[in-house]
Amino acid sequence: MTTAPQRLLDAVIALLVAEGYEGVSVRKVATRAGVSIGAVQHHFPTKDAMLTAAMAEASAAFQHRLAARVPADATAEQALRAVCDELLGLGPERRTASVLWVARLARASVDEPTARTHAEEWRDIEDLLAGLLGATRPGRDPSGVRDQAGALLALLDGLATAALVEPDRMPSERAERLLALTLDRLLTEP
Amino acid sequence: MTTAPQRLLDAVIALLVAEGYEGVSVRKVATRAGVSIGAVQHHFPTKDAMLTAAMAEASAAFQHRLAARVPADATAEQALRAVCDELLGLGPERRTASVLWVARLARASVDEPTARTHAEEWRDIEDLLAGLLGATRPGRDPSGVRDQAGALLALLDGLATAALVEPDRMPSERAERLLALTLDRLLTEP
Amino acid sequence: MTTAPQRLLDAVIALLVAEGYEGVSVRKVATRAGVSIGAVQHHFPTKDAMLTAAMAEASAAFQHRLAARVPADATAEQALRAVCDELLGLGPERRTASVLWVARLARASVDEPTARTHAEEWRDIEDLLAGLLGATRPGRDPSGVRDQAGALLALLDGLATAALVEPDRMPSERAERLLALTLDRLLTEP
Amino acid sequence: MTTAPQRLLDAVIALLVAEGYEGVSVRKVATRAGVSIGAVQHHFPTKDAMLTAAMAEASAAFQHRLAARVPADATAEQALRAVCDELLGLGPERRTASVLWVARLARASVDEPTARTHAEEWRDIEDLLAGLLGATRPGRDPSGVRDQAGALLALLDGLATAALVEPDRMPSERAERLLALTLDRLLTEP
DNA sequence: CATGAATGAGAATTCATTCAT
DNA sequence: GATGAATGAATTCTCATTCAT
Repeated sequence: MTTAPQRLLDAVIALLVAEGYEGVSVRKVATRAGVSIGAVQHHFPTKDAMLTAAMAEASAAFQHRLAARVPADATAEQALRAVCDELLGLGPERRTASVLWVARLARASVDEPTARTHAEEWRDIEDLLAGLLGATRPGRDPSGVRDQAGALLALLDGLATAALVEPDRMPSERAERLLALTLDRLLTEP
Repeated sequence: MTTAPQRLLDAVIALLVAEGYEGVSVRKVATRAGVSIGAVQHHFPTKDAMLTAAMAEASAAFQHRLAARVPADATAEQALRAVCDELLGLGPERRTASVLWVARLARASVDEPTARTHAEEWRDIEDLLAGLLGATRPGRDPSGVRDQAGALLALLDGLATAALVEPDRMPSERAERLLALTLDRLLTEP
Repeated sequence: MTTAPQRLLDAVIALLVAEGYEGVSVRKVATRAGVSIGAVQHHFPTKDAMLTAAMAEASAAFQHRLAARVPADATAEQALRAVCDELLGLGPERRTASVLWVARLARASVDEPTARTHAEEWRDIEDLLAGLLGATRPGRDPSGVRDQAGALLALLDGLATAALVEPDRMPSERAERLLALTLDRLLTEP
Repeated sequence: MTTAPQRLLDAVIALLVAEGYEGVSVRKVATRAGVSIGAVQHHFPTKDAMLTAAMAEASAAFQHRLAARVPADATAEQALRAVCDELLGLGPERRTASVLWVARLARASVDEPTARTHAEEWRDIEDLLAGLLGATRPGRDPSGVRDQAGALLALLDGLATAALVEPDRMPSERAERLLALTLDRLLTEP
């Protein structure tokens, strides 16, 4: 049996993905979750708390999926390619994460607390990429690796947004190919 | 002398940048522009018309700035570097464009018409980049150039968002350096 | 034709007198005045502004009635007796003023701004009483007159509240008699 | 050890004094007392019962303090002066009683049951004052004593409210002096 | 005895829009 | 062209109360 707050968070995320940040209202969440308005606010006293909890939940799920892509028995290259694939956010089941990410981005550009949360997470992700990149070619210049990680993450973010909102210009296959070209270069250059 | 609608559009854009999409209301626009609430709706019968006009305004200004970066007497490389610099959106005066762009991105991910407008613009920009890239090294494989343009635009978008909402991880200097590294490679590779 | 805001203020005061401070809601005011909720808030953007305006209006009316009791051709004693009579607040038509006064008193004990407004008004009233008392017996010790005014106002306040909420213990006639006894003493003592 | 309901009543009274009648809610009481919202309603099934109990508590404490001011071995004058001092409600520890009294007064002016409770108590107090006044000068005209008691109580009420909400116009010392002037007159007049 | 989930009504406020002037 | 009054729906939030555990 799914616990009540979980049902609410699912409803919030579904609304967020369907209608964006401004499409979320306590009323709609209650309706979609099949509970009273009061019930929603019993679990999340303010709308902000509700949104924050939903974002945190989605974020945790994302981190979890990311971690699952770096199994102990994988080579650094395998892990790097898997992580990048996850970050591309392609496919309908990962569309949710992409939409939420873009929504948070927009909010972060206007709301400091959101920006902080977002920044923490992305710093971790750049660290992850840098670690994996360094592991593929041990002994490389650490600052060069850091630069590569920063540029790679920027590329991934750009490809992900393009694939999300411009499927014509950036269909999945193209996004994957452009990513692969970059990864191949990074993994083979002198 | 600014015409009345222009003062209104400025107010809309200022609000959009300061508080995001959901922070814009007819009321606030009227207050900020120093006119009556009825006056706003005289010029823009609906809120949507107002937002659309403001977005179109900002978009036209952006296109204009971009075009100004490709003067007739510039070399392809000069023009390419200038256009990329503009697209990075660094500096306080270009922050407005970046915030608006991210806001439109978020909206585009849940609103088809917005997605179309956005897609059109970005297709043009990729075309512009591809044209400039091709002009720097004539005779190169057109599909390779197209790939380079797609990846370059993705990198620029990723660097721009990072610089906008993560100034700690991605300060202006780092964004510029990562961009320069990529451009140098593109302009010198065999 | 009564102007719209006036009708609203009348409704607020009627509600205040009928149900006390906590009985006033924007909804009830709108219903009683026969307008929409939005109309109320068009004239008074916040509930507080509405209550403040209503109190100010009642207060102005009270001051006006008080001033009318001190005509130019009256002797000091006549004016003093008339003012005291007004302050007693007896009679159904003055009950409104008494109820509002007590309501404001309660609020003043818990809300600083209200306390300030109240204090200003009561200081003026003590000044008025002191002036009239001094005029009845010129040449008296000013500080003695000031004491008499302070005690007289306290007595009036006490008699007014008792007459308002304890009609059995303090019927109008008794309140008037106790006041008269005090006034006679003040006006005849050595 | 304070019993649970006592902790609740203390919380109610504290809230009543801090924010007035409309500032009291079951929620806030529960929070302030550090118990669950259900626990409050376990002891007091309705909000009204809770407020009534709190008022009764405060009233009983007040009566008790008053009684303690009339010890068996005191002269009538000593007792009278002590009772009047208590009724003035000066000092921070008696401020609570004053605020509650004014709050009840306001409610009594629009709520019959409250008015009855209040009237009973004040009748008792006037009786007490009349008894003590009569005892100071035995053989005096009982109706004159009754008038003096009524006027004295009105004066005390007026001074108490003024001292409570107008500390500038009616500082403690002035209230005490005005009271003393009246008592001296009552105790020495022919 | 006590908790906490859930409800439904009501609170103030903001909103976009219509309309008469 | 422009104003401001008015509306009605929607917003978030707080409230007292009921009920199952």
